[in-house]
Amino acid sequence: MTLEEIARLAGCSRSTVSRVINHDPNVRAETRERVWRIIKEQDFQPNLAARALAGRRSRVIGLVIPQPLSTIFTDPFFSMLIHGCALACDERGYYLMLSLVLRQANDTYHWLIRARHLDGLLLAPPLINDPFVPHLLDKRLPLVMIGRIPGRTDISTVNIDNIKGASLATQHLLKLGYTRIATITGALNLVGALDRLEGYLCALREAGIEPPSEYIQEGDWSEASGRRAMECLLQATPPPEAVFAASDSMAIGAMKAIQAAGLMVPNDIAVVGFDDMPVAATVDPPLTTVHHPIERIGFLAASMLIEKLETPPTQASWANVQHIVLPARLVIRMSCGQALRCSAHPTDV
Amino acid sequence: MTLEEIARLAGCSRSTVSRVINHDPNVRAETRERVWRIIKEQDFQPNLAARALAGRRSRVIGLVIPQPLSTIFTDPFFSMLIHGCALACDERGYYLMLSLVLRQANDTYHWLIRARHLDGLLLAPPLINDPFVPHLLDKRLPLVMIGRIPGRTDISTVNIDNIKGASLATQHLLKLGYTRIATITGALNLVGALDRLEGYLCALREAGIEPPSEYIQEGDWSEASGRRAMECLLQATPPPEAVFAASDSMAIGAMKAIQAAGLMVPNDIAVVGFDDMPVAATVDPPLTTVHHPIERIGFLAASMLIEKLETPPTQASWANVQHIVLPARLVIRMSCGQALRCSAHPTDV
DNA sequence: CATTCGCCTGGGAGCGCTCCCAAATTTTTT
DNA sequence: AAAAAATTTGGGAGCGCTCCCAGGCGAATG
Repeated sequence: MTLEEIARLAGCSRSTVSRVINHDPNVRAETRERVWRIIKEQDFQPNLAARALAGRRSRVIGLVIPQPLSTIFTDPFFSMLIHGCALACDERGYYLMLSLVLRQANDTYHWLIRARHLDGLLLAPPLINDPFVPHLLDKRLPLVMIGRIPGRTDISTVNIDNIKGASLATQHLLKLGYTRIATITGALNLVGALDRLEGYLCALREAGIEPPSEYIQEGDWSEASGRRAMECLLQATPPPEAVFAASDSMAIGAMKAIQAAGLMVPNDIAVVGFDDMPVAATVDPPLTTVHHPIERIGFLAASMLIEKLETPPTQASWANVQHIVLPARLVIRMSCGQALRCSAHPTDV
Repeated sequence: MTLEEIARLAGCSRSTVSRVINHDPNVRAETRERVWRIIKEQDFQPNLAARALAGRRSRVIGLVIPQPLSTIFTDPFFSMLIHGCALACDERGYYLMLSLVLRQANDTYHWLIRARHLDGLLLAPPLINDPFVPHLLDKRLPLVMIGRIPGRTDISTVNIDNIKGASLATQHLLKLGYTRIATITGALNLVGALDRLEGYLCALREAGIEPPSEYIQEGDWSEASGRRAMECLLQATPPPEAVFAASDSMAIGAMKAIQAAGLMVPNDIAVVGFDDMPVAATVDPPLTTVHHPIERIGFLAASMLIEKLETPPTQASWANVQHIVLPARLVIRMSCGQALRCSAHPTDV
C-alpha cells in the first residue's frame, strides 16, 4: 500500500494524498475528508524510510543519558524523564530513541547522527566538562539540554531552579528553629548537585551560619550513599539537628541510618529531601521534599526540540535559544518535624 | 557524502562501494581495501533511510516488554535483558528500539510495523493469554520470544529451564534436612512464575511431601511483596523452616521480614532466591540462588532474530522455529544455611 | 589460437515518499 | 462579461541506496 494506491482509490493524485497526510492547508475540505476516509479504511501508514529519504528528516530524536545502563534502568528518576519525553514525541508524531551507550558515547551518537538517523538530540545532564557536548555542538545538530550547563548560553535548556529549591528546603529548616543543619550532596561532578549545594550554603549564610565542613557530605544520589553519609554525620560533634539531602533516595538512606542508630526522625534529627519522587510520600515518616516535575521537564524539553526542528531556520538559528527554568516548590510532610515534633509515631525497624 | 562520492574518490562505481559496505565477497581484495580506506578517511556512513527504502529492511528491531514503564525502569532484570539485546544488535549492525508502551500496545506496534519501521520483534514474557501475541503472528512479523509460551510451538523462544531451576533450589533445601519448605511465587499470570512453582512442587512431591496451601504465597516479584508474603508465612503454624522465593528481590524482602521479626537467616529460617542478580551476592547473608543468565538470554534472542532476518526464506519459514532452553545452575551461598548453621554473624538491623 | 567459463565491475531501474513548478479550477475584481 | 487573482491539483525530478543484468577481462579448456 503506497501513496499512489490511496490516490487511485480516492480519485486524486499522490501529491494531494501527501498534502492531506502532512496537514497542508491547501486542500479542499471535501477532498481532504475523502482522502482521510480512504486512509483510515485501508489502515494506511506512509513508509517511514521513504519519508525520511525524501524529506531529509527521520522524525526520530535521540535521548542521551550519559550514565551507565544499570543506573538508567534502576533510578525511577529516569523512568519519569523518559516517560515525559516519550509523551511529547508521541503527541507530535515523533519517535524517541533511547541511545543506549555501550561503547564510547562519542562513537555511537556520532554514528547515528552521521547516518542521518536522528533529527535532534535531548541530552540529560552530562558530567561537568563532558567532552561530548562540544563535540555535538560542532555538528550543529539541534540539541536541547535537560539541566543547565554553566558557562554556555548557546544551548537551549529546560531545568528546575535547583538553587532556589535547595534554599527553600534549608530556609524551612531554619524557620523551624534548627541551626545545626547538615547536607548530603549529590555526585559533585553534576551541575545539579553543585547548584543544590549552593542553595543550601546561600540559605545558611543569609541566616549568618557557616556550616562546618564535616556537615557537608558527598553522596552519589543512591540510597546506600545517603546511608553512609548519614553515618558520618552522626559521628560529627555536635551531630546535626537536621539534614538536607539532595535527593529523596539519599534522604531515605539517611533516615535508615538514623533509625538504625536508634534515633528517630524527625524528633532526634529532621530530614528533608529533594525531587518529590513517589516514594517520598509513602516512607515513614513521609518525607518533606522539594517538588521536581521531572516528567514535565522531559515533556517540555522534547516539545521544545520538536518545535525547533519544525521551525524553518529563517531567523539565525543561534538566536532562538531558550532557557526554561521551572520554579521549585517545597512539599512539607512529616520528616522535617514541623507539627510533628511531639506526635511522631515510632517507625517499624 | 554519498556512495557515489566515495566511488568517485576510490575510482570505482557506486555498486562496488555498496558491495564493499555490504561485505559482498565478489570484490577484488585490492579494490576492497582501497574503498575501505576512503570510507574511513571520509568517515562515511551510508544513509539509513535510503538503505531501508531500497533494501526493504530497516535494520531496526523492536523490544517489547509488556510491563508499565515504571516497572521496566526499576527492575534491574530488564536492564540486563536490554543490555544483552543491545550488545547483539550492536555486533550485527542492527538498532534496538525499546518499544515504550504508552497507549494501547496493539496500536503502537501495529503502527511501527505497518510503517515498515521494524524488521522484527523481540517479545519479553507476556502475560498468559496476552491478546497481543496472536495479533503479531497474524502479521507474519519475525518474532522471537524471551521465555516460553505454553501451547504454542510455532514461535521461537529463548528461555531458562525454570522448572528445573526451582527444583534444584528446593531439592537443595531438602538435602540440607529441611522439610517444612514454603515458597513465595512470582505474579502467577506469568509463565515463568508458574514454572518455578511447578519446579518447587515437583521437588517436594518427589520427596513425598505435600506442602500445605498456606505455604504457597503469591508475590509480584517486588521486594515489598516478598516481605508481605513472608509476614504471612511467619503466621503459619508451624512456620516454615525454609523458603524458596521465585526471585531474588522477593527473597531479600523475605529476609527483611524475618529479620524484622527478630529471627535470623538462615539459623531460624533458610532462604533461597532465584535469578542471581548482582545484589544476591552482597546482601547479608549472601543469598543462595539459581543463576539466570539474563543478559545472555537477551543476547541469544536478539542474535537468533537477526539470524532469522538475514536468512532468505528459502525453506518454509514455519519450519525454522528454534527453542533454546538454557540450563539452570544453583549458586550456593550463605542464606540456605549449609555450612553456616552454627557460625552466622548477626545482621545489622 | 579460438572458445568457454569464472570473476569483477558498471550502470539502469526502481524503493515510496517530498518538494516544486506549472496547469487547472474556482473565486474575486474590474 | 472578461480579466486578474487566489485556490487547488497533478506530475516530474529527485532523495541515496540495493538489486539485477549485462559486459569486460583474464585464465582455463579444447
